[in-house]
Amino acid sequence: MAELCRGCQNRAKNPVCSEDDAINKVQKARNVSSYRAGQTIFYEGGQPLGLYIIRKGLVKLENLSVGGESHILRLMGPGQVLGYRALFAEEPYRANAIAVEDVEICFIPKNVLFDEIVKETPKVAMNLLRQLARDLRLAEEKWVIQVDRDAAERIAEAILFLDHQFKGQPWTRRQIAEWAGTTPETVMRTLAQFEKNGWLEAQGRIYKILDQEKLIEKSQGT
Amino acid sequence: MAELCRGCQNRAKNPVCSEDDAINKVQKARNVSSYRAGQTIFYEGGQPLGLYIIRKGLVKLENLSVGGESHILRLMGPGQVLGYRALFAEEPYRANAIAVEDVEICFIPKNVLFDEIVKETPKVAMNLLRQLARDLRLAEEKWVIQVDRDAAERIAEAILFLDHQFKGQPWTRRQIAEWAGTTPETVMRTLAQFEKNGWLEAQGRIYKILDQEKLIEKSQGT
DNA sequence: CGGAGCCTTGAACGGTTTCAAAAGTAGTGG
DNA sequence: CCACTACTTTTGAAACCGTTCAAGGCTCCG
Repeated sequence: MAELCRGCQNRAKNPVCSEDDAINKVQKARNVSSYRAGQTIFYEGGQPLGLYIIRKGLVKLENLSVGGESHILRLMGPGQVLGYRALFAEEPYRANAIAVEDVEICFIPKNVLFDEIVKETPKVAMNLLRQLARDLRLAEEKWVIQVDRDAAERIAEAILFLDHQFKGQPWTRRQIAEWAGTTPETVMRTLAQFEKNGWLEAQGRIYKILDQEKLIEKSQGT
Repeated sequence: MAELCRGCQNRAKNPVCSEDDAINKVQKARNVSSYRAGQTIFYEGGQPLGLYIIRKGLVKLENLSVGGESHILRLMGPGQVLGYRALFAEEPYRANAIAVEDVEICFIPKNVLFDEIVKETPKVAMNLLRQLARDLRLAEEKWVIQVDRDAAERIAEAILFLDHQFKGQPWTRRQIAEWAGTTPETVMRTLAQFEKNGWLEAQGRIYKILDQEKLIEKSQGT
C-alpha cells in the first residue's frame, strides 16, 4: 500500500503536489502503478487522459522518425511530471514514454486536475506554467546547440547534462547518441578521445567526470 | 488614440484578450507602443516586466551564438503573444526580440497579469498553458527535423512553414537560413533547384508556392 | 548455449560548410 | 538627388566533418 501524499519525499520537486491547497485532492484522485524496465507507459498517437508523476525510476520520451531512428526528447526522474505537454496542448501524444528502469508512477485523471486542482489553485497553474516555460527554453537551447556545435561539442554537453541530472546512471552509446543527435559510432570515438585527454573515466556504462572545466570548455565550442 | 480592446480584431487569436472575463482588466492596464523595422523590443539578458501582445507587424526572436551567428527561434505576428516564456519561467530573456517590420504592441505589466488576470481567470491560465505546450511541441519537432533531415528537406519545411504562417512576407536568404538551421549559400542553391523543378517561383524576396504536394513530400524525406 | 544487441575499429563516401569574388540592391546622410 | 556604404545575391571550387557500411568480439539474458 502506498503511503500518504503528505509524507512523499518527492512533493517539493513537483508543480502539483508541492501546494498544500491541492494535496488532499491529489491524494483522493491519484492512482499508483508500476512498470518494468523497457515497458511503455504511453504511446505516440494516444489521447492523454491525465497527468503522470514519477515516484521512482527513470523515464525517457522517445520520438521515432520515418527512417526508424529513435531520438530522446526528454528524460524524467523521481518527482518530475510526465505527459503534461500533450494534455495541456489538447493534442495526442507525440512521443513514446518508456521506462528506462523499473518505475513507479502516480496518475491524476484529467478532469480532477483541470476542474478541481488547476482551476481552484492558481499556484498550481503558475507552477505548471513555469515548468512548461523552462522545458521550452531547454528545447530551444537544444536546437541551437544542434545547429552550431559540432558532434564532439554536443557529446560533451550531453555527458555534462546526463551527469548533472541523473548522476551515476548507466547509459549506452546509443542512448547518448539519441540524446546528443548523432550516431553511436561518433559517440564511441569521441568518448574514447575524452578519456585519452583525461577528462572522464568509463566504468562499463557509467561515466565519471574527471575534468569538468575542460568538458564545459569543449561543450561551448573551445 | 488606440481603440477599445473589445473592438480589437486580434482578440480571438490571443490567450489573454480572448476571454470576456479578463478584457476590462486588460483594457485598463495595457500600454500601446510602436517600433520601427529593425528596432529591438527586448534584449537577451533583460528581466521581463510583463507580457507583449502584437497588434500589427512581425517580430522575430533571435538567438546569437558565441561565434556571432544568429538563429531565429520563433516568429510572431498580429494577435500573438511575446515575452511570455521568460516571464513564466521567472528567468531573464534568452533571446532578442526584433521588429522585422514596423510594429505596434500592447504591453501588460507583470503584476496585473499575475494577480488580477491569471489568478482570477482560470481560463486565461489554461489558454497560456495550451500556448506554451504547443510551442514546446514545435520546438521539439524543430530539433528532430534538424537531427534527421538533410538541408534541402529542412529548407522545404521552412518555406512551407513561412508561407503558411506569414503568407506574402518577404524573406532574405539569410533569414530563411537562420530559421532552417543552415547557411545562406545552401538556401540559395536549394531554392534555385526548387525553382528549376517548378515547385516554387521567386519574385524578388517573395516566394510563391507552385507545387505544395511535391514540397511536402520533399520536406518529409522523400 | 544461442542469439540479440552493444562495443569497437577501419575505411570510404558524400553532403555542407567554408572561402572567395563579382554584381546587384537598398538605405543613409550630405 | 546622388554618392557612399553595407548587405544581399549568386556561382564556383575545395576542404572537411560525420555518417554509413562492414566486420569482429563482447556481454547479458532467455
